[in-house]
Amino acid sequence: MRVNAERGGECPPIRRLTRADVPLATDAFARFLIGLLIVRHWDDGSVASGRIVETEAYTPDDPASHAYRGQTPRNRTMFGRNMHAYVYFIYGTAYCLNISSEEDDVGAAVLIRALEPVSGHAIMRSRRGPRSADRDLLRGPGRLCSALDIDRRFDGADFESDRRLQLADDGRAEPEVGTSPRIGLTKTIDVNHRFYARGSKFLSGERRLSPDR
DNA sequence: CAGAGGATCGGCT
DNA sequence: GCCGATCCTCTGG
Repeated sequence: MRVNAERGGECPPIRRLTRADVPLATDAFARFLIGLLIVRHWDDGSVASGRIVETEAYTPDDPASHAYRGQTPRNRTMFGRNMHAYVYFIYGTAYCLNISSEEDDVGAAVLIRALEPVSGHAIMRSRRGPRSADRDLLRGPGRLCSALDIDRRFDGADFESDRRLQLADDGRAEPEVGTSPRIGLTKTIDVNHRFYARGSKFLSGERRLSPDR
């Protein structure tokens, strides 16, 4: 498979991850995801992808989690099996992509906060605006959903088998991972549930949250 | 049924 | 740095 064929450069093979490859536990999964690829396939055959550089864990006991007060129609995929997309709409303007974690019936997920563009730059720029910098294409949970054309249609998608979306490993060395409090919350800001690739130029949030950026 | 608030973004000062 | 946009979801009466 040639994910970045459009750039004409080196094209290392990538491998789609399955449930057997990933940790069930939310914090461990959030850390594990740093350095892996999110790959978006469109029906017309075009592809875009990005390397995960920033995540946040929403654990079962977390008052800031959508799942904290129990299951509702919106958050039901958080309570399903792990490795399913949980996508919600926020502030009337943005979608956010999560990957569910933990066992069936346990409400938890990891928010994908930022990706480093790897392939499909032209597609993403056409969605984000022709003048948008590479650095900003996938920086922030709302922007990455906008660039990758992800909305509520993806809620419940199984990362193991969905044609449109996959989680993959391209064999790249695991980056150094830093931690910090999470972004944009009014509760539970005292726990380091945010994980990021140290030194990455593609992170969201204030600089003080990623001092090694 | 009304009201409040939200895991954000972009524009402006 | 601050603020408004914009709308979905949940809660309470």
